[in-house]
Amino acid sequence: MQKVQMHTPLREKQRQEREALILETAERVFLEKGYHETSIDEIATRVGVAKGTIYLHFASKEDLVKAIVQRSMVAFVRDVKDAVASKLTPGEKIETLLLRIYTRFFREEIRLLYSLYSNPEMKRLAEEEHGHSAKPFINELIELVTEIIEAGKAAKEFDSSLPTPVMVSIFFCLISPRTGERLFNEYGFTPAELASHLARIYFRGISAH
Amino acid sequence: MQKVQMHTPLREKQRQEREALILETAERVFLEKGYHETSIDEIATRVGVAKGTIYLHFASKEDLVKAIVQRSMVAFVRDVKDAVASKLTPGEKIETLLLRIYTRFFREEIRLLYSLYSNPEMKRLAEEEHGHSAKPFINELIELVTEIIEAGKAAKEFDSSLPTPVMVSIFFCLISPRTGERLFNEYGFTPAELASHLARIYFRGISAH
Amino acid sequence: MQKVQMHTPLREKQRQEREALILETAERVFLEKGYHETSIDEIATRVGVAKGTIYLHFASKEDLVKAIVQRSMVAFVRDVKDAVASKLTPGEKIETLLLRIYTRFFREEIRLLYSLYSNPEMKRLAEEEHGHSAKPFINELIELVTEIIEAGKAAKEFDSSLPTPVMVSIFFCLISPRTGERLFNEYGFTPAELASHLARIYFRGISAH
Amino acid sequence: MQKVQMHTPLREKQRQEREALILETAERVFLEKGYHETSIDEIATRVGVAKGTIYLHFASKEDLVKAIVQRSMVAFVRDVKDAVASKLTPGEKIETLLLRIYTRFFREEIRLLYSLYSNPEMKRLAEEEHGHSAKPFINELIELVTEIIEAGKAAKEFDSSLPTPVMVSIFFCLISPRTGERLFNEYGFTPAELASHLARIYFRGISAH
DNA sequence: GATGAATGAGTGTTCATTCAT
DNA sequence: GATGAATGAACACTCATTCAT
Repeated sequence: MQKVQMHTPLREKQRQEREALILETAERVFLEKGYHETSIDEIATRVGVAKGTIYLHFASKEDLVKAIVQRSMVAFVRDVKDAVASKLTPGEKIETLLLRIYTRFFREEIRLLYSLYSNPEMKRLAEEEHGHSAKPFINELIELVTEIIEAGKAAKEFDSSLPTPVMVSIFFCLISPRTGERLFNEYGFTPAELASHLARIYFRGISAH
Repeated sequence: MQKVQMHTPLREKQRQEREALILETAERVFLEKGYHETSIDEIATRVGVAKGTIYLHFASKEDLVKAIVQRSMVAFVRDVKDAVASKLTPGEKIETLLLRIYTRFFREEIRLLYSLYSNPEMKRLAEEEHGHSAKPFINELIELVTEIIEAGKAAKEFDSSLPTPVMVSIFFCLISPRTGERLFNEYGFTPAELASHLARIYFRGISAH
Repeated sequence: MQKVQMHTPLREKQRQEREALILETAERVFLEKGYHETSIDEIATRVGVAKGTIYLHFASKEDLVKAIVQRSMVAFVRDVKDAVASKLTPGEKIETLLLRIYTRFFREEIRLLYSLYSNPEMKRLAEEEHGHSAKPFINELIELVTEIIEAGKAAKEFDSSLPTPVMVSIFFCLISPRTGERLFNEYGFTPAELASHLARIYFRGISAH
Repeated sequence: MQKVQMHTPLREKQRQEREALILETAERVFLEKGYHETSIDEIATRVGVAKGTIYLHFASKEDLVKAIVQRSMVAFVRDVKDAVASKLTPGEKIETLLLRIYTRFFREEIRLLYSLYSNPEMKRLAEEEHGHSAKPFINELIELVTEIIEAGKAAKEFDSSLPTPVMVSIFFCLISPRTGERLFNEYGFTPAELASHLARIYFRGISAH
């Protein structure tokens, strides 16, 4: 009994470590080369396992990319939900979110999300229900940010004459990896600096005064 | 011989018309399905020619997509150059550009540009020299917008305390198709309305007072 | 116009010849090695074309085997229908059928039919509708032979005390390739001799007196 | 050491029971799905052991199927030998055999034998030496039945003008599972009824009367 | 002995590209 | 020039077999 109990968790731990390694590696390769240019063989080689091993963890190439994307989506939505649930003012919520996203950005999760979203084939992943939520990821995200904006308008913090959807869209464009990438790599901005500049430009534009 | 000489300009005209038709069709299909999901066969069928005919005009599938992208890039850069060369104030230049881009947006050129730009394989197309210009498309674009921003700062129209690269980046994020698409399709904004809202938010944020 | 009209039928003829060659070759290889042991590559190599060419004619490996089987089934049913429609006595119909089948047997069509029928996966092919007929092949065949047997019973030619299904089943077992193969190869019987012996044994058993 | 000696016979018994269970299960699965459609994994799961355990008993998938087939072949040959050795008349021997086979038929052993025999790859199993016998299974079987037929001819019970090989072949076709399956399943014949009908048709045809 | 995770050869299928007609 | 049949490299996926635990 002891042996069994000692063995199984060990195996299970190894299994999870390997799965995490596959996810990480695959995420990196997908990001470098794109979905179609990446072969299962390459992922396997980089992980240091045989092709078949990948299929012990994920039923198909699409399933693998789905798992990666879902993981990012869940983390993303969680961050936004946390911000919404916090006791900050709407403006502070936006700023906090920008900071958190620009920090997370370095973990490359959002980059893949955006990268794949541009691929029409992958786009529907974001438009299907995800995880435990019944709503498509993208809708859930929009609703959460809309909530913040509306609260800001109600609190006279944001300009009520501006259409909420436009304000929401601009928020999403601010966090697009494309926006940040150049600024990080070429100009050496830190996430904090960047989040601060973006928030400032965003707010001055939407503030009521 | 005479016949040949008479035919040649006609033939040449037909050739160019066909090439234009291929470019248009391919652009549409690439946009609908993405680069990899699009087969040469489908483009040929939609154009109404045989697969081989495509190869009489473009050496490879990649060459075809390059030609499309270059065409869009040249048109894009031309628009921006026109704006820069105009006698408008920096703020008016930005607003004019936004309007022109959001109008053009319906012609879907920019969408493909962005869509492909997300594909790592395609990204380098935007980072290579393009057309007759020695500069990579993306750099040329950035320089032009930078020029407008700097002029605006010099004219005390824009806030000099904000870093120019950040301001430039936000301008590019404003014209991302992702920003506009939802607003057009779901909320029915017109290009003019949208350009106006975006410009307003952008300016109030970056204006000096 | 002339050129087009001359070309197309030529192409079409070549296409059909090649398709026939693929069918023939595939039939032979499937028969030699069985369905699973046969790779598309081997068929292509034996035909002398590239693997892709096979797929210009048949959408999948299963489609290829279906086409072969259907061809045989249609020919088989036709033979039986011809016999049923003829003006012979029921006994003569059975004998004619045996002869025709044992002649055709050398063309190996029936062998593949039986060989695949033993494969549970393939069996359902024989139990689905085939060609233009709404009935599964196997049912159609059984009905036709049942018709002959019943007619023979009605004409007092066959023993009415024997159950028709048993009589039908034995007819089918008489034409199983397994029955004939050894007799041909090892004992050198001709199809005519064999058909005659089988008919004789079959009749003396089922005749009324 | 003692413990080992006490355990060994027990272990050995368990080993044999498990092996028998694997054989039975594998036989059933092979029959349901065919050789190639059956994976070692499925057999292991159905037996309730791990995949590796199968390989402790059989060196390969082919070895496993060989063992099954050999077991059936040995049992089959034994039945026929018993009949030959009995004191019955040749006619009674045939009838007894038919009955015994049609009873055994329900145990599905023969069905697999026939099913696999249609697979060219498996066919050679029946044509190699089997078990302790130096003769290929199929030859041994043919010789035994030939012996009965010849004895029947010598005893003036069977028609000497018919070629013995043809008579033997028809006997084998009578016991083909294909013959019986439909009659069992769709018409509800019992093994005894069926054996009786078949024997009657067979005899009236070959008897000298 | 028993396990089942890991392996990697093998195969069906697709599709950009070529070239004979 | 235009065609579209032919090609074959490339790749996702399976599964019999092995072996560390």
